[in-house]
Amino acid sequence: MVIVGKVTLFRGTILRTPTDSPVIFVPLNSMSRIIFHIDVNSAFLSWTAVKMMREGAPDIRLIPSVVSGDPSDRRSIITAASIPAKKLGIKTAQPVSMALRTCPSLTIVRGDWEWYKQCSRDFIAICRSYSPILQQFSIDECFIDMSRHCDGEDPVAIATRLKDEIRDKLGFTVNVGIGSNKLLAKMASDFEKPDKVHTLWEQEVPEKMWPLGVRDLLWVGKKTEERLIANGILTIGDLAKLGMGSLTQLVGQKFALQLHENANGRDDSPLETESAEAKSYSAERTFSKDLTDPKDIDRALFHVACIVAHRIRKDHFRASTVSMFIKYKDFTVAQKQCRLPRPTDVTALILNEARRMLDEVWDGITPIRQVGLGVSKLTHESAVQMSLFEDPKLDYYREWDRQYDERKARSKSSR
DNA sequence: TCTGGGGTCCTAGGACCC
DNA sequence: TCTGGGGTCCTAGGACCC
Repeated sequence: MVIVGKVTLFRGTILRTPTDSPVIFVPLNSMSRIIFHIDVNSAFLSWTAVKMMREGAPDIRLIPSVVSGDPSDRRSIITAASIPAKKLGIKTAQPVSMALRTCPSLTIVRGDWEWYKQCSRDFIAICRSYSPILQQFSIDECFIDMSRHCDGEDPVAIATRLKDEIRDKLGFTVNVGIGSNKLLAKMASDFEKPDKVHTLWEQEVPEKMWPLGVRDLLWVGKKTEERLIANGILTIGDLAKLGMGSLTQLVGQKFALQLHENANGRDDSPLETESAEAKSYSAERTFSKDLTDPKDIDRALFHVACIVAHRIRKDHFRASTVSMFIKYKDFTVAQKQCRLPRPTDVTALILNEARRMLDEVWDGITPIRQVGLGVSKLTHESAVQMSLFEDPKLDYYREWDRQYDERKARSKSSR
């Protein structure tokens, strides 16, 4: 992965993440690296299909189908779409209601997070058996460094064996992209799908990557694409040949350097084999219709505060910063954050700050579409600092949290 | 047609200290 | 009396990823 702001042009340096967890620096000679990027095809849809077929259902991958949140909620969006659905123009992140207009007979299935995590573990385990130098990039993607694991064999043959093994043992398909760095491997896995192996070596960049539109380059999103196109930069090749001066004017120095390197197929970032600790936690809720009643908003804020606080307690964190936001029906966001005098994991203390900030940020009239709450500046400090100004109800709050966590644990184990 | 949920990182401006 | 520059912390807002 190429992390903006961590462009690693210092070969041979051991990098440390801001949390100071070690990052393994892999290549001895980065020119000879062989990196695979393995990407599950329509992951949530494929995984759901595998589960349904075990229960005797037909294969939903072969028909127009999608995975979404609650399908009865008109605000649900599509999390994953089958290839036949994509051919009809249905896209990930599209509202379900919109997809249904395109295809009234669309099959909609509900996601199952626990099952997805199981599928992910199984898929990662097979990848790891090909190389222990593995970076999990998301629930359905990983990189492996095959530089020392090819033994003179053609990487394409090995990648083909890997993808076939996953398909035959687990029942779902993957794409494998092969390149001399993570960027190229990731770009390659995005070529024709499903169940394919592609290479993108540095010497293939002009032929295979430069003709693609700028948006196909990793880290070029909608806004950057608009800006580039407005300046006549249409393809990755255009971007590669653009001088740093002009590019800096368009996107700023740091990002310009990143884009320039990447468009030329260069990326020295190492595989990060240890998963970094979380830096923030958040939860948000979108209402099925926009709300104006303060009681409803407060109930939602309470709900997300419980979720976030529970999760940091589970991971033994305390947070020093609380943030909250509200989103209006035109999608504009008002947000507020504040620093706590001491790090905490107590739901009530987090909620109280959020409530105070809600009062500052919301006029009490404008309808609200969504509320969210987050915490950051996390520590594992467990020493409780006593303060003269400690909330006298703290013991009560902690007991409330303890019971909440216990209920959560019980409901999880009984599932 | 009407847009979820959960993350990461960057930038810019203001406050404050030395 | 009037002025500097660097460093750090904080907040708000924006862009990107899956």
